[in-house]
Amino acid sequence: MIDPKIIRHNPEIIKEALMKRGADAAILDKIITCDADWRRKNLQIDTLKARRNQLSDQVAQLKRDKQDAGEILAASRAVAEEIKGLEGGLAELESRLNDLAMILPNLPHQSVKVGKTSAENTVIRSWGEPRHFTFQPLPHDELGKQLGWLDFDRAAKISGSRFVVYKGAGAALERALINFMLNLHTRDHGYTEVLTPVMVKPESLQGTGQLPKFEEELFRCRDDELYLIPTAEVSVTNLHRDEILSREQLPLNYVCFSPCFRREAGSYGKDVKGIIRQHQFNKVELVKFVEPDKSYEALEALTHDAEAVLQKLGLPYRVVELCTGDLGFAAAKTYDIEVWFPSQNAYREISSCSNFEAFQARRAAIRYRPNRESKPEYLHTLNGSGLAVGRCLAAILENYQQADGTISLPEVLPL
RNA sequence: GGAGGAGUACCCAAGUGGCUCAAGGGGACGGUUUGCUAAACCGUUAGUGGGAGUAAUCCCAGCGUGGGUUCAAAUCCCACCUCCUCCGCCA
Repeated sequence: MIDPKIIRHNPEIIKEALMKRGADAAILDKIITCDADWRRKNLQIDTLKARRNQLSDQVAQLKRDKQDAGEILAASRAVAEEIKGLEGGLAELESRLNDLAMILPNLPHQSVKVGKTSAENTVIRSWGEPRHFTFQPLPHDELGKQLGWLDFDRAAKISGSRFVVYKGAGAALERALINFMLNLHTRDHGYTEVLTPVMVKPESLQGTGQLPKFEEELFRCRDDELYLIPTAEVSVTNLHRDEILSREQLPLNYVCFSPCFRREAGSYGKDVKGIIRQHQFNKVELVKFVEPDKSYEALEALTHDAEAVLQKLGLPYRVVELCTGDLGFAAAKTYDIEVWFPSQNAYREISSCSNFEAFQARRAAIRYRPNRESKPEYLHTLNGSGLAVGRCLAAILENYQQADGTISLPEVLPL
């Protein structure tokens, strides 16, 4: 959510920022008039309530003195009636205001390059040299099938398309990767490991920004008000929903392994082969809660922590800074990490590291107290994959394949 | 799933319709005393959200959450949530 005070007092700043990311700025005008209406009505009601409270006190005083309160009682009753008549309208304005505010995307950070699509993203740096093959490298799904590590047919029988069964060394490799990433981030990078629920309440999804706008991307339980998480970002960020943290507690750095569930609505025909785009996949997620003036520093650190996984695994990658048009709904700035896929002769996303500034913190009411005496303020949240495990396994298969179809695994991975 | 019980501030807790715009403790913080610590004593400690105002300040909301009754609700009514105890079921 965007700071309502800025919307109220400096709407032109927001309008300009929203235009940059190609968002619908017309909502802003609606919000501004709605907010003005709300304030007018709220003041009116508050004044009446103050009057009613006064009259009630007088009634109490008279009754204590055993005097007749009939006249004041009647006046008070009239005021109460009036309040009741106005309150419905106020509630309606309030919910309309909230609905509008919740679908406004975050504002891009000033440093983010203005652009329309991913074509205008900027490559920040590259690491590693794509290997030169003396044979035609196979795609990971071919390799996986040949090795008996990945079984797409049986997964389809059990669950349908976009699911996979890992088997034998394939399953062990997935497990080893999860373990490797968790160990790296906890031992070398100082993150605290958490293991959170994968089913969450709608409030949690609203806190991180998936709801109300992206419901069609989520799997929902039929009989309960619960959703499967599309990323551990949801459960981990919501760890501190409705909390006021002390400054000494910050920064908080969490690493969380979880399966992730995405309906992939609207992505028909994209990445239909292999394990690049699944309805269920494993991910190790990094989440940071930091003081506002340290969040951009933290974004760099977070990105480097994610990159370290690929470096240790010896997988070539590049870091891309997203332009305004390619930014996610909640993000102020994002770096994508893209790993090399020889069979596609292309870099593909394996991590997305974002600073949400106070956008999620405001929606989820996550605050901290800068000093003992000071009022609570919204902190900044960040997260990034560290990394998507399935895509990482796929990259390993492709980059480490041998001419005979076997894989020579990087030595950091004990199976 | 069934039967009971509970939810008040950092913690414990009083409070069954109006001098409660929530007692009293503990803790924490500040002070007095002190060579230092402790003790004792004095003081502060309802946070938070919202609104009006240049401001001092004032007003509204708030006792698990949401509704309702009433001139007036922590207190009465309804629904829900969470936790605890017991029973059943279960990895």
